[in-house]
Amino acid sequence: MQVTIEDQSLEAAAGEACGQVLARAISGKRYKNTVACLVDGQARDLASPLPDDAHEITPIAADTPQGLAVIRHSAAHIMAEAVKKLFPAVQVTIGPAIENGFYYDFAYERPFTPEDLEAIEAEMRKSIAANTAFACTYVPKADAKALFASQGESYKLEIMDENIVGDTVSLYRHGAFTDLCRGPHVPTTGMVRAVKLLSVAGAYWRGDEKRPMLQRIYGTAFAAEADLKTYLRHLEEAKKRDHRKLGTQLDMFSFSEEVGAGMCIWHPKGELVRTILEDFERREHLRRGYQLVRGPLILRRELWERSGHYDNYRENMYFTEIDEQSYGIKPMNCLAHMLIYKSRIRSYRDLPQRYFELGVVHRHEKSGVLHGLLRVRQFTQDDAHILCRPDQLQAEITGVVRFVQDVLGLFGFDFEAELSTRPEKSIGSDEDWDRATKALSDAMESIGLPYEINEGDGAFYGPKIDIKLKDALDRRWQCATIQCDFTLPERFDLVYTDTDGERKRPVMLHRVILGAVERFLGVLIEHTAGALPTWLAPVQARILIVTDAQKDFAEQALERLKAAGIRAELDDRNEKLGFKVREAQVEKIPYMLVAGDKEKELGGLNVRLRSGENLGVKTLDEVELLITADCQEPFKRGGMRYNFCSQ
RNA sequence: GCCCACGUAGCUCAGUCGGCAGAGCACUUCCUUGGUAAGGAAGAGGUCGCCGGUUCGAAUCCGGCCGUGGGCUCCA
Repeated sequence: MQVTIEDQSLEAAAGEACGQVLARAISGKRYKNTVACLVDGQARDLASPLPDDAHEITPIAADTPQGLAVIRHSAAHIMAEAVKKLFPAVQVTIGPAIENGFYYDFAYERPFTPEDLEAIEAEMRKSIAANTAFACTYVPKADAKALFASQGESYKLEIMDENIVGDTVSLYRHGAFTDLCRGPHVPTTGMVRAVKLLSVAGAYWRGDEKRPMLQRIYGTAFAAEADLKTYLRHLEEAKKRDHRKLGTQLDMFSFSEEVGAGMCIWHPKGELVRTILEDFERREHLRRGYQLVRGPLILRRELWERSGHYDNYRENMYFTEIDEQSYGIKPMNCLAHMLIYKSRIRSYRDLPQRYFELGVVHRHEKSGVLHGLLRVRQFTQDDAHILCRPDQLQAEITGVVRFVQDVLGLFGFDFEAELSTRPEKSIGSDEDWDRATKALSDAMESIGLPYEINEGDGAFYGPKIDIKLKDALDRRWQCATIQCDFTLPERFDLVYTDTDGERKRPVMLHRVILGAVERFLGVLIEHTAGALPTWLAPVQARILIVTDAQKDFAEQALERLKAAGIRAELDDRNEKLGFKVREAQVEKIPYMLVAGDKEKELGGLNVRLRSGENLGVKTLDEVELLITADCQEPFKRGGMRYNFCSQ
């Protein structure tokens, strides 16, 4: 038979090992770096027999994402082997490759300690040094069950009963360890050239908190030791960018046990940054045809019952009582906005109504999920509710998507967009869902925004688009979201009078752009490593005098910059210039303006950027122009503008 | 909420076997007026997260609580 390997056609026999065939087509060097292969798109072991209907074989190299996944999955098996050897009483469960490594979940009578991890890692190295082969066998499911039953591996039995259809299963054995596994694996354990165990954590069996808690060991593996080193260094770098560390260092915010978990205290610098950002948002929303509104922090319980929040979201809400009336602290801003709409009769001519509120909400998040600014219990949403006619929906969504793209572009963020479609349990007609879902996808396509589809992951009340930003450790955090809602207009009986005099139901969108101001700033701090863009920097410029002799001159220069709306300071302390530069640098101040005798004589300032670059002496006019232009520079898209004034 | 680890000066962190609470930075004062990432000296600063227990004696051992961190289906 003939098979194709990277555009060359060659003779091969059915049943021959795939690897053997591959080895004839590619160089020995490349073959040594091959961990598995694709046969007509299906991943297989190099040792697997070539099927008689095969057409094409593609090698999977160790240093490709697919190859790394194979290496890591194999590393998980090697780890399980080591754990079983050291702790024979453990039961193995599942152990997949994940984005940056792998894990394996074990059921054991006690948690593993850091010392255990060292011992396990040492055992793994022995297994890797032994370079034993991974052997795959297909056996009847009944035989496999008998095997795992004899080993007391009840979780494996459960997997076979509940997850595997078909009568044959594949087993992978290396050394003394056999695991139920789909494969593929590297040919021999020695192919896992760099491995490191990272942490141990509890994890529920199948992620279900009602099921037993297992011990999960996380690790990572690479095709080469150098790649592992690079990755570990990257983790260290990311830790330095952690917004919790930088928030303290830059004196922006803090958390206090006395205040309570998940509630942030904003210090002057951080609050100034928030204010600038929020000021930008208000102006930008007004410019885009939104109206600013505001609702109370607590609203009567009956209203939450009517909206459905009391039934669906009560667990996450706080309640209080006033004059024997029960009140709920708002976890969302929509209710007051509904009432604003209802406060008068609306005509088709009034639509769309776009209500914007920087709304403070409280949500009772589980204590274990709180995480710096990225997950808190009190936060401010840049929230808006749009009520429009069905024929306006498409244009409204497009406007929001463009808004999101403009604002995220302003910060240069990497993000992922996901479209979530109708779940099984949902309300609304098929027609509503189809129209809204299409409006969402059309909007993204018309703007050229790539997105993934999460089938059936929408809210029960409508489809949605979620935008996720990445933090320093490559974790994703939801920021912007656009959600269609078929329930609230219904529950609050919102109507408008159409051209024909009939009362009709408006369509509703919930949407946020930044999401939560707190979370957004957390991600932004990590994204910029604390060096906020000049327009957001709490202190934009600091004048540093060399000696007291320039003090008067520097004070005049400071007044001049402040009058131009620049947030400037003067460092006239009795310290050496190097010391002042270092402090300004640590505080990530964009412009360090040095005033010495030379500058005083010329009537200018020596400009040093936080990048370390020195622009030389500039006149005060030039300095002012430089900084104001720098503030404006990112605002290119969509006619946006920076015009915060601190004077 | 659950599993594990952690909580010592404003910050970063030492503190051995249960025996008087430590360092660097920051802060205050003094000296120093120095040209692009830390000049020198002295001083002040503590309910060792909170509550209880064991002990002659607890930062240290035990229990509870509070808080912080990592994690809790990326499915053989």
